[in-house]
Amino acid sequence: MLDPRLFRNAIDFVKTQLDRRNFDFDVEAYQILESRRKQIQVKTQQLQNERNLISKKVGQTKAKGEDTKPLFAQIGDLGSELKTAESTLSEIQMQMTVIMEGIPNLLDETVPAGKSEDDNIEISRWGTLAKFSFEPKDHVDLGESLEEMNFELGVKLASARFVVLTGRLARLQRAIIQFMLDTHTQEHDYTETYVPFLANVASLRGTGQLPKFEDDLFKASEDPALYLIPTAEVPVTNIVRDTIIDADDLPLKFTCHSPCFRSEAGAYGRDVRGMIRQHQFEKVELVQIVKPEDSEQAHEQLTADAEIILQKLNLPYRKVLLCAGDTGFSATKTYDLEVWLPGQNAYREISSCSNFKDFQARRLQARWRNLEMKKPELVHTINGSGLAAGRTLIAIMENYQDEQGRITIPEVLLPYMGNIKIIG
RNA sequence: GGAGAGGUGGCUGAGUGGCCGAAAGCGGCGGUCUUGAAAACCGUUGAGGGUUUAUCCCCUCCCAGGGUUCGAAUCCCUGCCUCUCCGCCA
Repeated sequence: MLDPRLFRNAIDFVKTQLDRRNFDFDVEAYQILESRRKQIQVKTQQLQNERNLISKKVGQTKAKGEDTKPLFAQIGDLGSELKTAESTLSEIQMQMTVIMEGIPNLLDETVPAGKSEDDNIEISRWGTLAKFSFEPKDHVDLGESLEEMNFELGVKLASARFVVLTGRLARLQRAIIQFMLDTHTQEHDYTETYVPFLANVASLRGTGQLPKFEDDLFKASEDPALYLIPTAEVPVTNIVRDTIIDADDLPLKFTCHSPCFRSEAGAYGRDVRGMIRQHQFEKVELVQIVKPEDSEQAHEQLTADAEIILQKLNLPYRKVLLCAGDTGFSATKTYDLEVWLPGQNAYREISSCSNFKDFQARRLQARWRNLEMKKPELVHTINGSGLAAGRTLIAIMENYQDEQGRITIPEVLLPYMGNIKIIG
């Protein structure tokens, strides 16, 4: 959610900024509603004040044993007048909340213009693309000939966009997760967390998935409403919802492995082959809660923390800065890390690292005590994948394959793979 | 699942219709004392919002949502959660 004061003091600025996202914001409708809000709120509070004063007087008069009749005459239909004013006000406030919750975050100045991923800007490349003396296979062919990756079974057990891994590939995915968690906790100073994989409405509202993106979620229960988490970002970031954090405790750095569940509504026909786009996938997430002044630096650092994983695995990748049209609803700025997939002859997203500034924090009421200020201030939140484990598995399979369809295990994963050096 | 108890500020905990945004203690912050620290003592210390250049002033909040009342932390209803005991169970 954006700062309502920005709408009152700098509406033109907000409008231009939202235009960059192609978000059609109706300034006039907003201002009409806002002026009604102001009028009704002032009136309501006046009436409340009046009631409070009279009630107080009643108490005092009674205590003295004097006659309260004249006071009751004064009250008249204050009660019913107040009741209508209060309900009108809360209705307007609800309308405003609906509008405010539907407005995306403002973009950072450095975010380039553009409509789609074609307009994203490549920042850097790392690694050298492997040269194959044969036609490299994609992970589906590799996995099926190893008989350890089975999409038909996924359909049998659940539906399309699910997979069953067995044996060494299942272990490899687990090794990847362990390796990532160990690296982030031991070398990057993140705290490992284990969280619920179902989230309630308040949590999903806090990080911005609700109310606008309910279609992307799997609903697991109706009463109480619970959803399968689309990313560990939701439970982990909500740890600080409705809290005031001491300055000394910042930054908070969490890492968390979880399965992620996405309905992929609106992605029909996209990436239908293989493990690229599944309803369920494993991910190791990085989340930082920081002081506002530190968030840009922390965003760069968090992205670098994710890059280290790719570098240690010796997987070629590039870092891109998402353009205006491709940047997510809650983010001010996002870097994607895209890993090279020889089987697809393309770079594909394996991590997405975003700075949300105070957008999530305002929804979450996540604040910190700035001793120089009278009031608690909103924190900034940053998160990113470090990395998507399923896609890392794919990348290793495709980059480390040989002509016989065998897969060499990357050096850093050997401690997690027992004696297995090669799968074939 | 059955029986009982309870949800009050950062924490412990008092408050059963008006003098309560809330006692007291702890903690935090500032000060006195001290070479410094501790102790002791004094002061201070919840959050959100409206109006305003700002101060002032005003409104809301004692788990949540309804209700009774001129007036609710306090009374009534519903829900959620926590604790204790019994049962069941990975």
